[in-house]
Amino acid sequence: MDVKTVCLGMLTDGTASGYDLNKTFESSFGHCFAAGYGSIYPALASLAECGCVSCEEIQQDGKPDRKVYRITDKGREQLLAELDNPAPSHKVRSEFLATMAFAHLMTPAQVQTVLNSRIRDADENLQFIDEFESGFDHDAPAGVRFTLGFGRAMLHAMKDYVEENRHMFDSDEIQKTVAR
Amino acid sequence: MDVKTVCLGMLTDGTASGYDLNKTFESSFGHCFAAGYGSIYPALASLAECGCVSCEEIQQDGKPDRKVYRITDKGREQLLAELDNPAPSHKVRSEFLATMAFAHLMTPAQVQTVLNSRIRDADENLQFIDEFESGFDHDAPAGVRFTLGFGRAMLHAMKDYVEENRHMFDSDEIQKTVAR
DNA sequence: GACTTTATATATCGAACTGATACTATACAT
DNA sequence: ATGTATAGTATCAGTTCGATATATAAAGTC
Repeated sequence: MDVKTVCLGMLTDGTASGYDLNKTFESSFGHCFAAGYGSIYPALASLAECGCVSCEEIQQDGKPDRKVYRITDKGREQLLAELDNPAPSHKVRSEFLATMAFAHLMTPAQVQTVLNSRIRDADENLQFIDEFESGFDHDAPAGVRFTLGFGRAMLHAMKDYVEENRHMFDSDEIQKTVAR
Repeated sequence: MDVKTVCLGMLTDGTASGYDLNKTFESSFGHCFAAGYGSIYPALASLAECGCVSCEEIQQDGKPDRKVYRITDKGREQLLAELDNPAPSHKVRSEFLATMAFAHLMTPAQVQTVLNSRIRDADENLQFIDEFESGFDHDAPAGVRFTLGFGRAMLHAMKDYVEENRHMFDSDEIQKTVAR
């Protein structure tokens, strides 16, 4: 499951340009599977080359041409094959946690700043999910609702954990730990 | 904060070879910041080139030579500068969630298999954290305890969410949703 | 005794991905 | 006037991922 596969999946919902797919990556998939133009355009080119999508160029006045992609039968087949993976991965890459692992090399003030920014980031993402969800005009498929709820649950757990454990880095707590 | 920086941080705890660092990445950092030989060896080479670490080759009989790396003053300085980032990122890349977003293209059996594997994976990771934590002979720094607790909290939240929401994909629920 | 796995240790390589940048053109604010 | 947002394409250097190669010894298994 790479960017190509996710693009294929998005195209089952109708035709789209690279620009359109980028917006979908930012909104629906931003919290769980990010991708930018640097991945999307090469993915579409590669999918077109192997016959998984077809491409129609639409001229526009003033703006650059739109390249509208459509999934083919071969593309559908390949998508279903890749969705058949019984154990898809779930990976975290956290500069935040890597930083916290070295908290003893930082000042207490630096650590608290990092913790504050993490809570702020979680709040922003929660708000983003709420706004995105309330913007549905029609019912979203169960899968999408599931992923949004998942994101919300993880962000709440993150906030709770940080708030309940940040005292570990209070200056007086550090004194106690060193004294032990 | 990239693999280079994390390697520098690990080297504040004493000298180590690439092989040693790989083990640390697998154990302490596996759940939040993964890296393999393909990142570690180039990182060490690059750190040696810019004078952030020094390298001593130790001959061994039978086994290949050990290249033992030590952090330099310049390396310490650079590490502190990189730890100063007030808003380090926390990113998720989830083939699992990307798959679930397309659950409507899969059979109910396939979806349940994927959910089962996610719960199994969470359980394995929880067990791993427990074993790793109980293996501490001396007290780990607060930062490391924080990251392990964080991982545990997120894994519990993940399990709970999946267990409480998997009914969304029961065949009878799908009937209801379609009928609405 | 033969075979396989695990541990020790190095390193590379292609494919994929990230984040930034470049180019063009409207439109709407400040 | 100048900045920012929207619409649209695309590339590129640097990083990272995952697999693979090479070599030896110890330990477990059939």
